[in-house]
Amino acid sequence: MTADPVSAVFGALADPTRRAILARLATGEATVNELAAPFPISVQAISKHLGVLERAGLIVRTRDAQWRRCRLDPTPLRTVAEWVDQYRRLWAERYDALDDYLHDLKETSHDRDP
Amino acid sequence: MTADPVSAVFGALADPTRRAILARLATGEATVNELAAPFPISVQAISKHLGVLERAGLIVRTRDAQWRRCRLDPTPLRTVAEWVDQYRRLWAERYDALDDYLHDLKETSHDRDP
DNA sequence: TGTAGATTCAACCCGACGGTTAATTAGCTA
DNA sequence: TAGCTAATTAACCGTCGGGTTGAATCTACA
Repeated sequence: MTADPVSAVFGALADPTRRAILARLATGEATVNELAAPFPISVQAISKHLGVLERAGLIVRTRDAQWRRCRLDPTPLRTVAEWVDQYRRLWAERYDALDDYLHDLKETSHDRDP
Repeated sequence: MTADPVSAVFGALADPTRRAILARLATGEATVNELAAPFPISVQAISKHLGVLERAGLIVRTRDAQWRRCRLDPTPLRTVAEWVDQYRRLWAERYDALDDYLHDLKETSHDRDP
């Protein structure tokens, strides 16, 4: 619960129910009951999931009469994208290595250095 | 344990120690002891973290004499990047809105954009 | 052969997580 | 005011996660 923000976001995304909630909210605001409807679990469980998403900064909840409207805040996802981008070069290299390998198959000479 | 692959990857990334291990492995292969050295926790705990990372597909472990060399496999990070990209439009819109706002503030000024 | 080192396995502790049901708060409306 | 609905809070349960210590396994090497 006292986790750093990055861990909080990754932790919040590590659950299929919460990711489904985010996908739903990507189409627009919704109340708790609306969000809970598609799931076979209680509305209280959904409320807990929303608490996790809110603490991670992924949603904001505003009071509207007796309803709580939930809205997606994609800002932390931008942070996640930036974090993952640190490694983009690596899987790009992996692609390059595959290219090289396929290229080597066609050529005949190659030198290896340690 | 029986979590879907996406949840397994996000869950593996939801820990600062494991992210630090990945950052270290981004610079090249390492043994378990080498990976454990910077951390104030036991090597057994690191071994558990490596198990989580391996189950998530983020690292591969190869046996080399009595050592276990760990190598980063960035493939699942590509999956994460693709997942996050689904939401890129949303924070881009948010950026656009901010841009509009800042633009309105300055109205006329010099622009030096990247 | 025996011993030292690298790593994992096993058992345990404690707190967090995902879920439940029951009770409570908050706000609309008759 | 009472009563209905939306949502959260509280208490509880079983499991998992991160950590520990101690023992087991595997390998190199004197």
